[in-house]
Amino acid sequence: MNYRAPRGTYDILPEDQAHWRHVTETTRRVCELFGYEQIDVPVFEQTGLFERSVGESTDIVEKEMYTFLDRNEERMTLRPEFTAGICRAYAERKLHGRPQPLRLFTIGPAFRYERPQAGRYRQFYQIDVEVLGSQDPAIDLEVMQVAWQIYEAVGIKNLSFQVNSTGCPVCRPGYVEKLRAWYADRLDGICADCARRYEQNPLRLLDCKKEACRAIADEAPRIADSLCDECRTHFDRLRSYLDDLGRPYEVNHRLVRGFDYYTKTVFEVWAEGIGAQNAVCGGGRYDGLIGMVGGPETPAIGFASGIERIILTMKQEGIEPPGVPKPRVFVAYLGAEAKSAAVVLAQELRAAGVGATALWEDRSLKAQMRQADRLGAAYTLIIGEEEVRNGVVMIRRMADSTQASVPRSEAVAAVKEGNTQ
RNA sequence: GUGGGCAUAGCUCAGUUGGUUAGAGCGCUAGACUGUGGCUCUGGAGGUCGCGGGUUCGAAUCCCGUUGCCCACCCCA
Repeated sequence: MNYRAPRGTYDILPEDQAHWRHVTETTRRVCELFGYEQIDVPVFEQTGLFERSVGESTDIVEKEMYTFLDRNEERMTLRPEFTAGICRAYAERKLHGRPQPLRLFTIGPAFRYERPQAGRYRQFYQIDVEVLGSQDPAIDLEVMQVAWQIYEAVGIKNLSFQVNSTGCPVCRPGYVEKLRAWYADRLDGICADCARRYEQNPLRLLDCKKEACRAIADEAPRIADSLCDECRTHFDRLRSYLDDLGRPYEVNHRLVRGFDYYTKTVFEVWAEGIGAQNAVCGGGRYDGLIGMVGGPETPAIGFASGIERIILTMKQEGIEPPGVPKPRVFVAYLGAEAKSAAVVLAQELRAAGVGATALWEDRSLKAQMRQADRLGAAYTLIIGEEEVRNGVVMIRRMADSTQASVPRSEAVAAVKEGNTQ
């Protein structure tokens, strides 16, 4: 084999498409049900956009971006996430001039240079939902509802909703200091990774997976107790809306997120049984980001959800997606003259909106029938020398193996309407 | 970047203490009164045993190296 798909990439083969379609079509339907409009932004952007938005010191920017110089020597990066591009579009296309808040969604690939693992790829697909131009906690709730409803409509059951507030520039620095001070006395009890987090990203201390570290993190001061009045009120309102909605969720004091731009609300959705990468969805509020990338100061919130992980969860739960359409008719022929007639017949079927295919390989009728069967065709139309001579076609209904000879001129209508007897 | 596991037909896997033309099931393909699918039967195609060295009369099997895949850490969807 000379070429192989790059590490961390994969092909979505025909037999995988039913799952993909089910997820993407369900997403569109639910988003539109909530009044969200689709937007598509470039797969690559100027590198600086991601450096500024995601955060210079994050792992993504430091070591996971696909960055290259284009032929004009400009630094470009394949998008590692969607929010930055959407905010850039919002500012650049003056979308703040439209009725606010602006509700948007998009679906597509993103890229991160990481070691592949279950549920993690270098090119991966996300559903992304964003609302720009509102700071009301009811919008936070709405965005979470969109996520919830997508999973529900897909058919997934066993998910857990995790919510927290990560504060804002007013209150978070104070909390981080408090956290560091608290950890300062406990540095010998934490793992090497946590020692590094203590220096570089103290909030991450809270979600270490190691038992010993978790025990310490459980006792650590909670951000909820350090929120400023505005953040506290916001979080309280959101929780009360969530309670009113009656959907189960969990306030997770250790929930922090990897991008620098998050403020106030953060949330994740976890699935069980799909491996270590169990976050099916992650998102939160980013009230400072749009201003940061050159737009007017605009509050916003959104989430991204990994399609591969959604599909893993579907399979885990045994959810069968609706099948993809199959050709309704298979045209079988015998002999050169009949082949010419079959070519025309197949085209007439398609022109009438009836899916039609054929082998076109001059194989035995038996081989053609076998193809028809495997392709799942409802009908096989058979044209041989005899049918050509008599101006008829044989219509065979595959399900019950009944067949009848029908005048050529009536064949298309008969198959279309299902009157073949 | 770190750690562990696995590499034999398209797929799932056998392959005995190193021994002759490397097997099975499924799939593909052809045929079984020459124009009929799903079942059955028979035949056929398809493998440099991941790759490169080494040991040996002889290596899929033993040794070394290397690459790839999978899983986990880190981080994240």
